[in-house]
Amino acid sequence: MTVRQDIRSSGIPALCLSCEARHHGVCGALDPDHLARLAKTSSRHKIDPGVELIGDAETVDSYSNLLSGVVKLTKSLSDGRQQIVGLQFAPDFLGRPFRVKSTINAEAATAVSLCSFPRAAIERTMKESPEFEHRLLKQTLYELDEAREWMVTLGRKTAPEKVASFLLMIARNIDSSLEPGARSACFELPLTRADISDFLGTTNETVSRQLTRLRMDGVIRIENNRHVTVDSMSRLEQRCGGRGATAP
Amino acid sequence: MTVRQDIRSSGIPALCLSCEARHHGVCGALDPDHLARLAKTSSRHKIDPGVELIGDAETVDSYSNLLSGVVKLTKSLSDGRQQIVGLQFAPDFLGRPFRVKSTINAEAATAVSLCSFPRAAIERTMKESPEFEHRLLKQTLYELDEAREWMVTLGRKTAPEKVASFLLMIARNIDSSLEPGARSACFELPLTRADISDFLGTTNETVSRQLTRLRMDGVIRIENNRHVTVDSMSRLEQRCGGRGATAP
DNA sequence: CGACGTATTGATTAGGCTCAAATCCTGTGG
DNA sequence: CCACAGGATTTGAGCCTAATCAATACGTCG
Repeated sequence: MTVRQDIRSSGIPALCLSCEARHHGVCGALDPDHLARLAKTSSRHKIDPGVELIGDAETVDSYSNLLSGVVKLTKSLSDGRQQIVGLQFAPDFLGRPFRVKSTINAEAATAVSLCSFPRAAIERTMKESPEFEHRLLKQTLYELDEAREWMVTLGRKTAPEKVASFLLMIARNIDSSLEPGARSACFELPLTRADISDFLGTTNETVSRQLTRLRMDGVIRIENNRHVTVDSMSRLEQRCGGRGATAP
Repeated sequence: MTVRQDIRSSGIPALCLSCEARHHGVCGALDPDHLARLAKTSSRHKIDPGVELIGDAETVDSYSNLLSGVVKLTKSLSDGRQQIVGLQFAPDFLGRPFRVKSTINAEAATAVSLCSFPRAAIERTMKESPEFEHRLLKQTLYELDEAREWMVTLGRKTAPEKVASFLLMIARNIDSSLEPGARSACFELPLTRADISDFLGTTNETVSRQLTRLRMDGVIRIENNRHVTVDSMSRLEQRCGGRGATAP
């Protein structure tokens, strides 16, 4: 004799059972029926670093859940200047609803795995499940908060502050064992120095110089170019140019 | 004997009948019932330039439709450095759903009129009307696009390009008679030079210098500090550091 | 008319960019 | 296992843009 709980979970597609997107991503909004129908249309992919996922001005015909890895969203000017306008981590939802053509580039920054759906399937799910759209709204609002936070960094912070802010942001997103009050962190940088400079609106040379400065000052350690250890998070935070309320 | 159309429109609150928010704003998503209930809780306000609407870290207890004027959204660092992270024009919806405390300041840049609702009324409407939430999602996605566009300006454009981009953005938002292909435009700047510099991540001196440069070069005319005429939109666009797809 | 806030213009300085060279990692093939 | 090639990173030197500091002009409002 089956308990109700068993009936429910037995309706969940096998692929989705252990998928993080079902717990913290948009799929968590779906009931077993919708989930099953969506899962039928899904396909999983592994993507190498540097591969372009969506090109600027290309038509968007699929959406994806990011299951692992880091995706960078970029915009560029006609003379080649480039700006990273967002980073996405698992289990973010990738793709811009309600727009036929993309206005940004999406590229795998690290090795990436995706769970992709055809455009039509996602649009149908959005229509039928208000809860799904609700989750999308939440993620979008969160991305807007992040973008605005980053505008402060781009517009008003100095080079040392920019690099410190970047490290802090990465630490909080990558080092999953990191609790709010953690005193130290340790992670692999998902971006090259050049990428970081495109994120911060500077040059790779400046990024490099600021990293060595942080190293010399004993705030961080770096091994093999990519592996970063932050011994004292609070000292790193001090170098971010403190967020503050209005005039004290 | 009344036609169905009459019944429907007679159900629309008098205040809302001529309100632009009902046509292009979020209220357009509501049926007469919801609109009527929401309208009962609404109140209209006139706000003077410079008045703070929402303070950073204050609790949010109301949402509003912006009926006229311009609102600037700002973030600041503890030492006073400030960045404008967004501008809102009528008929935008003001307020950050799903978050008790605001993370930004909202301030009237010009004289502003609002139609405000208590927090609870908006949240109830969101729950009951998926279409309403759908509109919010669309506005949020649009704001995210704008924020990312601006990140390119902040991170990668030169001072002359920044000022030109700003003027172009304002022209497109303020000069309502402006069609996509219009050759000239004319408008009142909603921001002071200092505000503009907070938007562009520069200084008021630099903004001033770039404006006089554009004036000298015959791209714009300025009267009384605030009134701007753009004679040739295309020449202004040329100075924005062209948006481009990926490498041609 | 006078006063205050806003804007313009000028002179100087400094932070970060550019160009250039040396060094370090990674992966490959002998 | 080691040498080598290629790219990424670090480090250095000089320059340029835009910030800073300072003074003057403009515009608005009482």
